[in-house]
Amino acid sequence: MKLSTKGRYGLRAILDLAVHGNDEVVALSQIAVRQNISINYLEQLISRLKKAGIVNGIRGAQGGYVLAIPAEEISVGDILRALEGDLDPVDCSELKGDSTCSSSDVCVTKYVWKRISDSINDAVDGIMLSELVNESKKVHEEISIKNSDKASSMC
Amino acid sequence: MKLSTKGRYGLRAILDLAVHGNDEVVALSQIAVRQNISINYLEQLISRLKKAGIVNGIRGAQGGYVLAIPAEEISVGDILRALEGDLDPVDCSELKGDSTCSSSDVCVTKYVWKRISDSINDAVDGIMLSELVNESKKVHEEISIKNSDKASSMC
DNA sequence: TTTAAATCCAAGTGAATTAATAGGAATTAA
DNA sequence: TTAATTCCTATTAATTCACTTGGATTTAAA
Repeated sequence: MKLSTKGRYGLRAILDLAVHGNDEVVALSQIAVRQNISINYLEQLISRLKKAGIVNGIRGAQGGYVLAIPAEEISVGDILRALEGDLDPVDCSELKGDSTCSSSDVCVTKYVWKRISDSINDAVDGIMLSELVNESKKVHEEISIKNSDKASSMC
Repeated sequence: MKLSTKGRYGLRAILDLAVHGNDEVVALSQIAVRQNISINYLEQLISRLKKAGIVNGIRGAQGGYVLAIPAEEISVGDILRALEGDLDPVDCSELKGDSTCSSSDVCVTKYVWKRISDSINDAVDGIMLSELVNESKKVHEEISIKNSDKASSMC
């Protein structure tokens, strides 16, 4: 019941992209260095985000990636589902409305899986990328204030 | 982001035990047949539930297992955590209150993991085994009514 | 026009984890 | 004494994960 590195690294990567890309393209190599993730592996992660329409790739020299839509309109749920596939705790066709499961009528545990699935998806859909960007900027401001305090106390 | 067979089979197994054990011990062999799970594998699952104090084992011939506490006092969360380990989406010391993580101050994604973790644990802690037992009995009643209808229409 | 920087893509690989299987020791009711 | 059962540990087959490798393609800039 753990997210893989796809989800963990991928969320860090797109947050990095959103924080550092102010209408400018960001090359994967920069994200790779800042986030300490292999550039080759990052390619695979960003490729999923691209297929999901979350980022756009710009090819060629000086190329890179940009958000395809504003950070206010991208939920963490969109990002994690693009990276990980569905966030359901089990593969159960009932959860997706298929109702082709042969033991559907005697299956009681499906109610449990449904409750877990809904709670996860509601949680991640309620957090927008822009919130994380704001939080991240706040955190970095605090650190630079702390550092300037330290510097001034040294004078 | 999937539960393993430990959680899925294990929940079915203890639900079977709760439904069929009315103050009587239930042998693993019976659960294994009804739930179509290898008895050897079931042993490993039930052993985790035993260590967590959820079931008691009674050794020897005519032995088996019983719930260690009433089904009303056992949450699905207790069961799944006993079987799977913690239900957190990532291994993050902050989530467990350790606060020894070196990148804690610049880590923004931890808020996401915390929200997911809380929502999962709240969901499973809000379902008691007794509810599943009731649901299961209801389902089986409905099936037997359906069958008696069928039988009477054949007369 | 060449070159270097970048995305894009598919296949391969080693390590780790999962899902069992196997075999036997210990216990106990009949 | 026997058969049924829990209890415990080790092994194994299959799968998944987390990358790595090796290119092909595109494009800005020299």
